[in-house]
Amino acid sequence: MSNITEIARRARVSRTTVSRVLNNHPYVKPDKREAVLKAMQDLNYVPNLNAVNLSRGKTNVIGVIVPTINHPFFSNLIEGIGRGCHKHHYRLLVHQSNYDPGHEIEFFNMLKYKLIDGLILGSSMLPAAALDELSHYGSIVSCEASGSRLITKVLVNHESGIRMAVDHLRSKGHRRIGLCIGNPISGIGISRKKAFSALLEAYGLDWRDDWYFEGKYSVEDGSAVAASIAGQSLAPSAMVVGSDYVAAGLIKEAARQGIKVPEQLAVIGFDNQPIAQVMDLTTIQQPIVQMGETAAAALHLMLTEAERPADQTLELELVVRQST
Amino acid sequence: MSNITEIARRARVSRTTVSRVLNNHPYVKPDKREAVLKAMQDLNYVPNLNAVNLSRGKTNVIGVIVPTINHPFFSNLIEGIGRGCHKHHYRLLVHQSNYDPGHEIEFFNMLKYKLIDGLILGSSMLPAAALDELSHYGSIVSCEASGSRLITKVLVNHESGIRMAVDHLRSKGHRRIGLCIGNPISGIGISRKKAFSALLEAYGLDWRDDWYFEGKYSVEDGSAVAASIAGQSLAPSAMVVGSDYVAAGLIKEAARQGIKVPEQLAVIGFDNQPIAQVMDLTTIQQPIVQMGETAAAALHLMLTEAERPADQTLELELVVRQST
DNA sequence: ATAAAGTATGGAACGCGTTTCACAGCAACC
DNA sequence: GGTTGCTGTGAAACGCGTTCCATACTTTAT
Repeated sequence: MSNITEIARRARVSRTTVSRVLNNHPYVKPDKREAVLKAMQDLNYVPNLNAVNLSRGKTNVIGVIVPTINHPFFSNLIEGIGRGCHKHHYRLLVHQSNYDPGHEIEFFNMLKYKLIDGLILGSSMLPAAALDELSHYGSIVSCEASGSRLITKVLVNHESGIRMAVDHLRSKGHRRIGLCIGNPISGIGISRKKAFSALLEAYGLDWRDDWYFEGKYSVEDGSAVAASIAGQSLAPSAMVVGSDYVAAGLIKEAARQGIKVPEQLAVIGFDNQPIAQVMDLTTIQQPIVQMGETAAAALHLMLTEAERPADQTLELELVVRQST
Repeated sequence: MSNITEIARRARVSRTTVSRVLNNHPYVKPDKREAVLKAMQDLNYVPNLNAVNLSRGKTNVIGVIVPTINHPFFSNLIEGIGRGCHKHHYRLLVHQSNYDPGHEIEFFNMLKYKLIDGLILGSSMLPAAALDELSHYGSIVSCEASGSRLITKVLVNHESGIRMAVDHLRSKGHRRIGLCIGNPISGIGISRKKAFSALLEAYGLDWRDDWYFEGKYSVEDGSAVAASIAGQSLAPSAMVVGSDYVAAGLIKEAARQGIKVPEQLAVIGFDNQPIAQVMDLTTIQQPIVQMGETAAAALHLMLTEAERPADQTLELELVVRQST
C-alpha cells in the first residue's frame, strides 16, 4: 500500500506538497497539483487515517455511552446523535455499559487515549465527582441530569413531564396515583422520583408505598406491575409509568385481570413510542431524537469553539389517548 | 501529556523496555518493571492509542452499517453485535446509511483508511459486485443475503420464515394470502419476495397484485395497508407482514374499520417484538440479537485466524397468538 | 529601481508506540 | 570447557501524515 513518500517521489515533489494537495491548501501550482493527483490515482493511494489522527491529535470520532442500545429511548437517542454527528462529519463510537460503572470507566479511557474527541452520555451510573474528574480529559455532554457542574447537559424536562402527567390525571379526578420507573439511581429515575414526590406533597394526594415500582423496563415488567396492583386491597386509580413498553404491558395484563382501563385504572406512559399508538396509550412525548441531535451539535460547538454552550432543556408534550 | 520517552528517561530504561512493560512482554526484570510502573504512575501516563494503532496497523474497532438505528430489527442487531464485540475487545463504530449507497461507500472507506479492522453489514444497498470489490480492503460480514461470494454471511433463514408463516396460514384454511414487506430491493426484501412467490406457485394459492405491499416500515404504514385492504372488492383473508410494527398498525386499523382479526383477516408478523406480545400478534421470531453476536464472532475469527468461516443460517420460530 | 508582500516548495522535526536486530550475561548440557 | 539456548536490554528503523521554518521566486507598491 502506497504512502505519501511514494506519491511524492512519483510526482517529483516533496512530501509537504503532497500533503498540501491532500488538504487543499493553496500555494500549489496547478501543474504540480495535477502531477500529485495523477500519482495518487496511479498508485491507488489511500491515506492512513491513523497517521492523520496521530499527527493532528484528534480523530473526528465521538463516543456514546448508553446502558443498552436495544431500548427505544436509547435507540432513538442514538439515531439523533448519529444524524447530528453525520452533519458535522463525526463518526460515532457506541458503547453499551449495561449500567455497569466499570464498563463506563473503561470507555471513558477512550477519551484519555485520544481515540475519541468527545463523549455523549446517554445515561450514566457514575457519581458527579467522577464525571467532573473525567471531564478534564475531554468534552462531555450528558443527556440526563447530573450533579456535575463541569459537563454540559441537554435534557428533557423530567419535572415538567411528571407534572403534565399528574396534572392531567388530577384533572380527570384521580387522587390515588402510583408511579413506576426504570432505573431508580440513574439521573432520569432520580429526577422523576423527586418531581413526583414534590407533587404528591404539593397537591396533598393519597399515597401508599406499594403504589411505587422501580426497575421496570419491559412489557413483562408491566404485566407484573398490573398483577401486583390487582392484588392490592386499596389500589391506585391511576399510574404514571416511565416507559410506554411497561405501560403497554400493564394495560394488557390489567385487561386480562378484568381491570377496566381507564375506568378502574388510568395509565399514562412516556415517550410516545409506536407501541403507545397501537395501545391507545396516553403518553408524554419526549423529543428524544431531537435531544440526540442537539447533544451532538452542542458537543461540536465545544470541540470547535472551545466554549461551553449553555445547558439546554427540551420541552415535552402530552399526547392524550384512550388510557386516561 | 507524557509519552514513553519521558517514562523511559525517568525509569532509567530504554523506550523498548517501557513498551515491553506496557504490553506485558516477558523478559523484563522485576525491578525495572517496577521502576517503569512507578514512573507511569508519577507522570500520570496515558498511552496514545492513535500511535498504537498506527504502529500496529489495526485499531480493534469494527464498523457496522445499518439503514437506521431506530428500528427494532437493527437496534436488536446492534445490541448483539455490541455484546459480541465487547467479548472480543473490539469497539463498535456505528453508521446509519439511511439506505443511501453513497453514505455506505463513504463508510466503507473507513476500512480502506484502516480506521476499522472489519465491517458488519446490517443491510446494504450495494450490488454484489461492489461488495466483492470492497471486500479486498478488509474483512466483511453481512447479515443479509447477498450475491457476493466473497463476504461471509450470517443470516436468518428468510425462506424458512416465510414458509412457516404461509404453512401456518394454510393450515388455518387460508388461500388468499397477501404479503407486506419493507425495502423491496434490500437482501431481506428480495429473499422474502422470492420465497413467497415460490410458495404461491407451489401451493397454487390465489393471488392478486393489490395484495402485495412494499416500503412499509411503521405503525402508520400498517394502518395504510389495512385501509387499502378494507377498500378491496376481493380482499386477502390473511396477510404475511415483514415487521411486527406494521402488523400492529394493520390490526389496529383493521379493528377501526370493523374488520375482525383473525376471523376476517389473519395477520402474521415478523420479529416477536414487544409490540407483538401486547397486540396478541402471531409472529415469526427471529434470533436477531444472537445473529449480531454470531456475526461479531465470525468477524473476530476472520481477523484473528485469517480464515473465512462458513456462512451461517439461524433458524426461526413460529410464535402463535390470537391474530391467526 | 527597490523595498515590501505574496506565492511556491522543500527539509526536517514532530506526534508516539512497536518491532527487528544485535548483543551481553548466564545457566544448562555433553 | 565449549556449545547451545534462554534471559534481559537497548539502538534504530518503522508506520505515515502534518506542520514549522527557511528559502527562492514573483509581483505589486513606492
